Amino acid sequence: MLVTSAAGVPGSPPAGRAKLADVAALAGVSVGTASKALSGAGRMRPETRQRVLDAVEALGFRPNQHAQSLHTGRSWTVGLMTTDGIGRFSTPVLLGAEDALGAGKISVLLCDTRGDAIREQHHLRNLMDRRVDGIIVTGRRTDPRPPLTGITGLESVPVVYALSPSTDAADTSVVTDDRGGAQLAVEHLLSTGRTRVAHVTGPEHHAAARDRARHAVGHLCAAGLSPSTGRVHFGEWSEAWGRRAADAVLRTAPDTDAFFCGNDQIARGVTDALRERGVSVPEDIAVIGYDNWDTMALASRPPLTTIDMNLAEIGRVAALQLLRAIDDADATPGVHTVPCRLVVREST
Amino acid sequence: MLVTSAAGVPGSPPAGRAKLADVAALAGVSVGTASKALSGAGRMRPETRQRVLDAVEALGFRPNQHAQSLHTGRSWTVGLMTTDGIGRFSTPVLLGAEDALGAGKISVLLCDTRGDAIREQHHLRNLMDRRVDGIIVTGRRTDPRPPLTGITGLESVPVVYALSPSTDAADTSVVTDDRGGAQLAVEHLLSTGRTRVAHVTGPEHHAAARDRARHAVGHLCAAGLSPSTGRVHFGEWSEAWGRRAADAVLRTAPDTDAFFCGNDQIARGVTDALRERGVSVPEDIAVIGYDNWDTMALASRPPLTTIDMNLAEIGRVAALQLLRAIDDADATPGVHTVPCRLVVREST
DNA sequence: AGAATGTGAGCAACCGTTTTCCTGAGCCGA
DNA sequence: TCGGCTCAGGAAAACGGTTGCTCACATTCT
Repeated sequence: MLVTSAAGVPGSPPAGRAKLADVAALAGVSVGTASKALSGAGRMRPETRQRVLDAVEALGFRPNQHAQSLHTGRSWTVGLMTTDGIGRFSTPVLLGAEDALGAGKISVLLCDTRGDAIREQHHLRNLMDRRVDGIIVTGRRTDPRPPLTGITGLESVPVVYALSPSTDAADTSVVTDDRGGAQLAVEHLLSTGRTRVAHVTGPEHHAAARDRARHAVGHLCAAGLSPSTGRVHFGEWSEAWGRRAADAVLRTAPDTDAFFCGNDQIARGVTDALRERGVSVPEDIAVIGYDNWDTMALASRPPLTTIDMNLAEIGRVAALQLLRAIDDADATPGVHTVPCRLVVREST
Repeated sequence: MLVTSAAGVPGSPPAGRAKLADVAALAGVSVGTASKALSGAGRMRPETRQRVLDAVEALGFRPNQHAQSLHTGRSWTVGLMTTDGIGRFSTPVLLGAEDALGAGKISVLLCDTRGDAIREQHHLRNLMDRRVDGIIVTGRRTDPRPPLTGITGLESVPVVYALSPSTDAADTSVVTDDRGGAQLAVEHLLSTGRTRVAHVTGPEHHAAARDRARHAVGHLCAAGLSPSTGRVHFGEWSEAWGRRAADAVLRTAPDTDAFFCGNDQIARGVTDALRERGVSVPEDIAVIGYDNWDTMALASRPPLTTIDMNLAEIGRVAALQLLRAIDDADATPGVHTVPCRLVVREST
């Protein structure tokens, strides 16, 4: 007897995926009862529940999420918008978020805007159409960004900004602690006896460079010191800049005994320049980087002491904040800061 | 008059998001007609259609995807499983895929297994529950991997393997052309007059290292040559190995005039070692890398000529294959190869 | 013994769209 | 003027679950 539909003939296996009706039929109960048996809601004889559970097992039944979402209005999905590619910075954030969300039954919809406003609107509309439960926005820079906007209905979906905070203080943002990071770096250098510290970092129009520089100088001042060259060296986030800057610093302040660099690339450039000048690291001059970008920090000679921003933790905290906003609707708006971590290697 | 529901009182704005019923009511047609007006199906007076369209506009209506998916069985979603973190290799693949898919109305569900089989099963089940239209699996290595399995119903969902092919030849896989890449590198070196080529690469248990080495040697042979040291130098994918290997090679075969390296890290290590020995690149010895990992290739002194695997293209082709498999069900199983690209910089 | 209470399970409405019929009106030719 | 067309638009049945309500029956209390 060939039966292609799941219709009423008892004993005929339902074609395709089993639906709740099939389970109910096999267990000899109604669809509603089967549903209750699965959800745990409603009271029923344990034996009945077990029959349903057995039927589920036998048929390999899995509920259709679209049906559930349609009814409950929840999609168990969050959008993850990366505004600037998926690079070295957003990847750990993204993984941290995915980790925290995936632990529940929430999945992540990936949207990459490539920094394009049109694309952002497109993705945003898409996410709203899919009725996502929330959105995480992450960029690769720590500079604040304007909040999501332009799509009707957005106000009803919680949004958390990770790494790049929203310019609107009423939004929820999770950012790295540049102040603490600078403090860790400076205090580490001071604790190893250095007093003539130079600071070489990226372009001044990057908030990360400005903030770290400001706090580095602040912490030096607090210890009664100042940058060995009397100023901060802004430039690029590159090795080449690190090499050039190292030469410039040593020309200006030959007694410099430590470099605090704005990222690991600069730090690597500095160590290379020092080595080529015959200066030994860390005996003569200590070098500390920032980012703990392993391929840079470990390949450097010697391997770099550096500051780790705990990017995955930022992603995780952002996800947790989002979950709170979704579930309890009592999220704590404002800026949340994730502390950095000092990773000591051989360059200090 | 307070009305909280969208119920029948004409003139009362529907609460929350507009549904098709609201549109229909505003346009003075039935729900079914409104649906037809939007989908373009069915015949109707242009003026009626326009009334519906106006109502859609006025209400900012957007269809509920869950309802659509429930009915049509399509979720307009594909799963993207990365098996080993989201690293340097899977990221471009992922972006390429997202790009190709997002152009349509398909969104990407991100799943990271961290190389854990349990997690893979978990995500797989999740994707099936969400009734994804297809799955792309990508790893960070080019070694073949076992096909997805273990979840009932999987056979009805098209799967494409990107970067890491499936061990099952009946599956659809999109991989890089290691043979062509090796050929590009060797021919480039030969075309610039080099004849004593050394090959330094990663661990022999990596397919990428083995394949590139085999084909490199093959192409040298085809030109009547052989590796300058008489063998391939397997090691690690690191700069430190590149430096050590460079020394070893020059000790064995001082007349070596070119290095073909298995990746850019090794190539960078080689150039560093050469520079420190006072050997000038490319005048005395040419160096070519592999991967076109910009932070390595560009930071190297001199910047590296290298082979670009066109990873984004691999992702794009995988997505396209998946779309074909989804739509036409006439995908072409087997292994698809994406050609590499020679990027000439100053090290050759 | 009859009523009050409790409990297990089914019925049916509902979530928001799509799609398949089906009706009724208008138009044509005979 | 009437039968058969075409065509616009409506009614309703899916899609696959969830859930409030109802009902029948069993138990216990007065």
